[in-house]
Amino acid sequence: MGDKNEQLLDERKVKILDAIIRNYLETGEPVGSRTISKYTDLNLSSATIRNEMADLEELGYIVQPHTSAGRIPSDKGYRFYVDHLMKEKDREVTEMKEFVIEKTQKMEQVLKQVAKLLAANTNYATMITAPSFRNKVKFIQLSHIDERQILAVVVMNSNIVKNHVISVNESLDSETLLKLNILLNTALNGLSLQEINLGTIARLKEQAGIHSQVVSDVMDALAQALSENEDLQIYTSGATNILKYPELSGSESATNLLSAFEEKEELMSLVNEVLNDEESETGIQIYIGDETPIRTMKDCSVVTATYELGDGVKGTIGIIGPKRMDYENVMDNLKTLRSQLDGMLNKAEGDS
Amino acid sequence: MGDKNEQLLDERKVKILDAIIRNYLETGEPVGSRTISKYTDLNLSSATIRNEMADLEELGYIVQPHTSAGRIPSDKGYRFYVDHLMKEKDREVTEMKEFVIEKTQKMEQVLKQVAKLLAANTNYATMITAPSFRNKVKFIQLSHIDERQILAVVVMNSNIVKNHVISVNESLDSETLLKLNILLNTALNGLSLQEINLGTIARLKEQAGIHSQVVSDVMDALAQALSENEDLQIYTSGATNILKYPELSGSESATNLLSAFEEKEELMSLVNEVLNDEESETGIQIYIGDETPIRTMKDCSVVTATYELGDGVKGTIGIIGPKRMDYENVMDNLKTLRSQLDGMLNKAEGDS
DNA sequence: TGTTAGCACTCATCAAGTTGGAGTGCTAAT
DNA sequence: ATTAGCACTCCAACTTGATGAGTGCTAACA
Repeated sequence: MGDKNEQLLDERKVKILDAIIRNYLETGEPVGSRTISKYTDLNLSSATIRNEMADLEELGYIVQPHTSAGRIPSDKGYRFYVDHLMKEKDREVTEMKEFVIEKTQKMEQVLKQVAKLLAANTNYATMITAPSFRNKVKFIQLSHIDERQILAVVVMNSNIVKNHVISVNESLDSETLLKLNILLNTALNGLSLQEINLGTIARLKEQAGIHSQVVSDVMDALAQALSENEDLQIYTSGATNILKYPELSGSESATNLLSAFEEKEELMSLVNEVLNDEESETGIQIYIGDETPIRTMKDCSVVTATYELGDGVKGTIGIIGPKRMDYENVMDNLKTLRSQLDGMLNKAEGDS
Repeated sequence: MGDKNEQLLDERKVKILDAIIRNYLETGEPVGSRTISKYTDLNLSSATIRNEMADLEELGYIVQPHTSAGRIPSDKGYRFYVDHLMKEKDREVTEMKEFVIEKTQKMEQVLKQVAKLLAANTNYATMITAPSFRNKVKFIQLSHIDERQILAVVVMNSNIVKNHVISVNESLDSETLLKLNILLNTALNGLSLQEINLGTIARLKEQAGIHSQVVSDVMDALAQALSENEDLQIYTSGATNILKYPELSGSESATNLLSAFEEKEELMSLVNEVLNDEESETGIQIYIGDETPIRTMKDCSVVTATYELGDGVKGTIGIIGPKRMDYENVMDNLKTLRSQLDGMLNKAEGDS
């Protein structure tokens, strides 16, 4: 991929670029030729380094914030680093799993916990979406609450449960309720929410006869369950971590970032983008600077991972931080998390 | 209440104090004698004002940030303002109600919407807690999902619905399930979650015989429903508004405030405090500076209102902003909201 | 030919001065 | 009791100069 560009970098240039980026990741300060001259093992004087750096700058891997400051990596530089230079750390496998499980039961809470833990571990802002299910209806139950109200419970195949209280004008006896229950279950069982179309509904109503009103209320409930899921099931944590990085916290960009986090709508669009992009074998995507789909995040890097529960059901985890984020650590975290989430959520569901 | 102090303020001093505070609320800048001399209708020279201001300062109503800056209100000054000076605005009754209702169905979403709207209306940070119900059990239903799983649905008297999937080892036939349903409903119906004590549980288990395990699972579910309610049912919005006020956004206090908002735990303690304090006839409390129960908010003012649904079920709305917040507007908003929330939520519940 | 040392230059940052305006306190005059 | 006037204080904004880090270039070197 894009080998042409990198062909131009001889080994020494690569080493220097690597050194520059690593150093900048640590300090956040522009790094000068002198520093590199000592930092690396290849014994070169600062002057030589300067020449090389001039080349690297011309090639677009690094930039000068102002004349006679040190160099900092450009987006292209980061990209090169991520694609080629970064070591695959395989550290101690984090034991997030146990910790999360022990404290939580409901899926929603697992997700919150995960976001929180990840934020605490990385010191960046994090987000996580609930798995967006190709939800199939597993079980429907109507029951009386009182004279005028019926409780409709819908269980999805992933044990997500939705319930709605339906107000009815006609009062139904238990027998018709039972009949309706059977009707609904036989008709809808195993169907995904997308598959329940007007045809199905019409047929159902017909079969329900005079109680078609109830059927259509149940449908509304289903529709809502769907939309709600697609809507705002997105949890964030550690947004304030953003303020820890001077390059972000300055200016109004910080405010915008934080509100994006609060509002969550922009994040949603990010998630969608991510799900479309998906191509890397690892399931981890890195967006650097302008590469991110969201305007307000153009000074950040965003690392996302999609996780998958069993049957094609996907969710997204994201980490938003400064461009000089600790990519290795972040990817490491995401990788372990990604592989563990399946287990966590399945356990959680069984218990929710 | 504390009439002694205010006795000392002649009418002119009051007028001046009022002018100072109003001016400061607008500008956020220390206000000087010259400004007041023009701002007010009482025609006095700046020199006279200065004398009066010196008095006011000695009495503790205003302070100087540094020598020869203007004066700003002290906490005591704000307090006086809130207690005596503030006009009761009765503006156009805000039509929040309709707007919220139309867009939302579930109680949770109503609350989120309310927080959001309030934040947008006031430009401060807002929070709202779900009404903490003296929840009575209204209806319990166990149903099969599949071989190994049972769905337990619990409906509370306010139509809050909780559900839990219970994994069982023994497989129960429909008949026993029906029996258990009847058993649970007769035993628990009408009881508040606090009233279900060990005695009730023991009795239940005894009656359930070999299925006591299921009973205790249901109890766990109930307990969790309870704790979850008491736990984190608190919605915030507009946290980033805090950054709009320079006196807050500077320094680390902003960061702390924001994290307090993210974590929500501190907010919870605030809510508890508020529910205890409750004394004012209007149900609205104002905490100025150090008066607030939470340390990190000592540079803010917090205005809270408790709302009440029918039978002693209470929730809290809070607004957090700078000390120089627009108390009139805020109180106005809270007041209308408070009276409307009852209606909103009852409607919402019926639909959730 | 690649590497290095040296030098002039640029720019950010900091401390120390400088100024101007806003505001006060006090006193004397009204 | 009120006001005008004056000396004083302090902040904020600006200038200034020194410092240091860093660069680019050139000429010398191996």
